[in-house]
Amino acid sequence: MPPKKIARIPEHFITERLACAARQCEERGAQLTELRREVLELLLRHGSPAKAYDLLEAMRAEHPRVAPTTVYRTLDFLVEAGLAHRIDALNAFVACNDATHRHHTVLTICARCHRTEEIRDEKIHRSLRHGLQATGFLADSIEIKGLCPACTGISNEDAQSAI
Amino acid sequence: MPPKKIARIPEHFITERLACAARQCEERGAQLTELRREVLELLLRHGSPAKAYDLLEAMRAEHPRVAPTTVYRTLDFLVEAGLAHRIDALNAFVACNDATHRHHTVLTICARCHRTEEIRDEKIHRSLRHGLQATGFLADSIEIKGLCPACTGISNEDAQSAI
DNA sequence: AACAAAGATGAAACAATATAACATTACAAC
DNA sequence: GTTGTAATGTTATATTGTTTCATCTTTGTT
Repeated sequence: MPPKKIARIPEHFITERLACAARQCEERGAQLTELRREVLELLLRHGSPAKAYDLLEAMRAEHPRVAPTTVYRTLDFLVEAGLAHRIDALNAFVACNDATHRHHTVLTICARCHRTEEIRDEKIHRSLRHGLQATGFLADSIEIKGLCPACTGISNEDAQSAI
Repeated sequence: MPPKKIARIPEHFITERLACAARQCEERGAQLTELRREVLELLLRHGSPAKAYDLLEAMRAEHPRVAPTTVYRTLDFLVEAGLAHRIDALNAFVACNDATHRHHTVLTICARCHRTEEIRDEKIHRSLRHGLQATGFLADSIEIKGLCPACTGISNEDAQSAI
């Protein structure tokens, strides 16, 4: 089993990200409604990739009658607005914590512990862009599956929890 | 709608890939059973990413009582054996047509037409490896979503068919 | 203010994708 | 020929995601 990571998320970080999201939406003429703000907050507090149906459950604490559609619609909005990412490798979603707007998103996803990181190193982005240039392919988002640094050593003992 | 691509797949290519797959399995002590060979053949003939349930239907032409489990298990085997790739972005599978064994797989997936290509250019692989080195992340497979060369021009007219 | 249009949400049904659990068969090793 | 292992069969069920249509809200316009 992946080690349970209880990464304590500081409150000020949440409020700051929410405020930033509000600004971003305003600028783009998008409506960060109460519903959308709540889902984004859940994602931020979750801190790691969250499943749509887990979010649904969480939503129901406040809004007992929420349906899957609502959650998926809201997540679509957040992804569209650049406030969250969908992770195909996990069928899950994470809040985006990169306020700057980049060309494309690059995520690393650990097959063992599911830890997911957004790569922001400009050098890596450049080398990706550069490498792809010859192919004529216009990249939008990139998912890199493998083993995170913490899991590289221990992956053989129990390989059963791979993606 | 994505343009219907009727890429004619030469027969000799299929048989050659199947023979090669048999060799690869033998070398690795894996059993390319009749069932597995058939699924691989379906994948090869399909030529583009195939859904598990489409393969299931196709299987049923010959074996009317095949269940989803069977197909998924067989696909797992093929992926494990390096004979096929799972494409998370599409929930689909493609036959691998790269006999050489690489460190990792790099796929580009067009969000509009779903055309999927395996990048084999060693320069790109190197630059990916190199870029990631600093992060300590050990990459296994990479999915790059975006627009293929053929779709870059026309993506705005009908953006509805994006992934 | 009255209205229309667009955007957002509610609600129910359902479709698509994937796995669990357990039984059975095939085949090699002893 | 018994035993062990890998492969397959079978049924049921879990998970993930979409369609469709109704209703409500906001915004801009006359």
